[in-house]
Amino acid sequence: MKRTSIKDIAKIAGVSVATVSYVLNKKEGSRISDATKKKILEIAEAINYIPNKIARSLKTNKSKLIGLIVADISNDFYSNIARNIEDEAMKFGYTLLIGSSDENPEKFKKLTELFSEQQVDGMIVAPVVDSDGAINKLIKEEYPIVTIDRYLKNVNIPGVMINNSEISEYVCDFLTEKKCNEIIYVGYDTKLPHLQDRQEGFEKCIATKNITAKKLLIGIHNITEDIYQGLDENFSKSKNKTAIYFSSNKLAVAGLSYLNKNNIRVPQDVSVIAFDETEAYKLFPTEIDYVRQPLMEMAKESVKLLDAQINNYVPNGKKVAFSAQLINKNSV
Amino acid sequence: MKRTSIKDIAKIAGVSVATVSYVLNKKEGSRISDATKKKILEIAEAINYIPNKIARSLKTNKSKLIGLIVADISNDFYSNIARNIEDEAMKFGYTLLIGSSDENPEKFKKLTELFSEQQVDGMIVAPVVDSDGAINKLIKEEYPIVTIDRYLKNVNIPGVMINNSEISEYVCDFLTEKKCNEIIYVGYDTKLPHLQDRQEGFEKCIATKNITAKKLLIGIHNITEDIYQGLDENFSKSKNKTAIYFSSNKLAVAGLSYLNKNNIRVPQDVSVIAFDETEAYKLFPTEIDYVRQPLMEMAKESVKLLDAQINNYVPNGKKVAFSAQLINKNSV
DNA sequence: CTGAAAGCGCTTACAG
DNA sequence: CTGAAAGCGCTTACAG
Repeated sequence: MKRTSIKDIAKIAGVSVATVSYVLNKKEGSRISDATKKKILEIAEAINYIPNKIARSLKTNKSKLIGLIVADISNDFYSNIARNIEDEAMKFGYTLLIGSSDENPEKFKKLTELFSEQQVDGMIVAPVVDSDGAINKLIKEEYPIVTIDRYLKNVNIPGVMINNSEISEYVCDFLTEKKCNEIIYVGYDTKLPHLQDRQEGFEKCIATKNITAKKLLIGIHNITEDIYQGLDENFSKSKNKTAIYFSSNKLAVAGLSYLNKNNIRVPQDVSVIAFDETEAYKLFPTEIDYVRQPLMEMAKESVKLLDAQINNYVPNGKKVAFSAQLINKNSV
Repeated sequence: MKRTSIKDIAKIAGVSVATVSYVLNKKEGSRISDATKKKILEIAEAINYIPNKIARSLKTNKSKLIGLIVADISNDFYSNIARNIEDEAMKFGYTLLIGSSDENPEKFKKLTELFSEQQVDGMIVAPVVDSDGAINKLIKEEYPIVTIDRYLKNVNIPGVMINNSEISEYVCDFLTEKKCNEIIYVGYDTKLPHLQDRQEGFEKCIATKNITAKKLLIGIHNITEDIYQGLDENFSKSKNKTAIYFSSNKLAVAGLSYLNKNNIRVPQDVSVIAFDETEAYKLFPTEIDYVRQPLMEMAKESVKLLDAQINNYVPNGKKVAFSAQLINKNSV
């Protein structure tokens, strides 16, 4: 695998590498005669020249690489985000490095270091619990970085997110308006701020209503088992108008499969609202109401914010909050 | 964002950059005194030195980057592959670049060029129809490349795949043994060899049996609409023992949602076997029988093959075919 | 045990 | 209109 270089072209064309570089980069600043221009282009084509971006990066200090760190790229939610970021990044001329943190701060840190060593121009990250250290280190270096989906308390960097608390409150309000007299919030037992916000929105709503509210907070591992057990203990068909609000797609999938297994009908026996859009909902007997995050817009904004930081770093970037939307189907 | 370099360390330590390079790379060949070693390491730590892999790459001609080209990273199947490849690649010290081709040969080619310019050490690709040109170009350059999931006819490069024809034949046999007297094969109208193999296996089985067989071949776009229409035309409840064999996860999801919408019960009204594992199946009222591909093993093997090519390129690599497995649940 | 030096493939002021 | 030269941050024979 020997690659041809600018030097080869220069030699064949009988010009300097500088000249080759200029025409290959289409710099209009320095006028090169059309004749040499044409000759160089032809030779480049003929010998199948492929520019070495790494050499270019070394000189220009721009790799045109950006790193994306998600919790798990195989999670529907993140793979959709990744796809939208990929498309948008391409438009800006960036190529995407992807890594999964598995909610593990050590792994998260490793990934930031790895990407940093690979000289990515910036990173889009979904920070995990206890990743403040890794993030702050990047900030100290003035490394362009934007958060997506999640955010960190006490850390001021640009990011995109949704109105987690508000949409949860809205969902809860909606359910009470539909005369549900018991609502079970299914969430994670976690310190992730955006998830706490979802819970907080729910609690805010509940505080003003006179209905039964339960919270089922489960660990981030063993989701399925925990949900099965939790619903076994907390849900009974006898109750009249119960609703379950699943605060993530993974929770919803696990919970809905529980309902399936136990022949609990939606919405006859229980109402359901889920979070995030996933193909899986299509296979449930009832079309599920869910909270839709505007992933494409979020992805676009995140790349835009990052590109802005790369071109002109400013500390203490602001967050952009998008409005999630409750999509009404037949599960309430 | 000013980064510290080996030169900074050398200056502070009062040694040459060569010495710094040696201790940082832990080369045991050239003995450096423990004293200077210690000093250098401490300084590196103190000034928060981050090695510039791009500079290293330029010199060593190894970027420790590998590119992964899938049809669409937001597709469950590919995001699972990506995740497994990511984990395995990390073990080998590679970082992953990811791109989606959208079944578009132009985009596929663009991606190979982009990755090539970024100096990836090799690529793992799921080739699309008419990507022979792009692939052959890489082969001519002796670029390490391995295919995954899919393969190309008349192109000899290493790759991992499954026994598509055999497993399809097996699925069909299984259905006839279960006394299904009509089988509808739902597949793509495509030239992708691995999908043609699936169809061929089905046909091979059918040829030996005395049952009704239908093929529903749909375009790669508008999957849902095409399947809805196709099943409307080809499936009727009156038939006694009909089975539908969906040859991909996307087809299965679309088809199962059709069954849901039309209150067609599985397995009472129709038997179903799907391809690939996806979370979505969990939400269907009946547990679906599906063909499981050993993704983790395949991902591992693909990285192993690629790494072997990177370290010692050999033309005409061989394919590794894994055995897919029919997972029996309750849908037949 | 350590250093001077060449060079990887580019870009870019500067000079002519 | 074009070229010589420096330099990006490393690695690595080679010499001492």
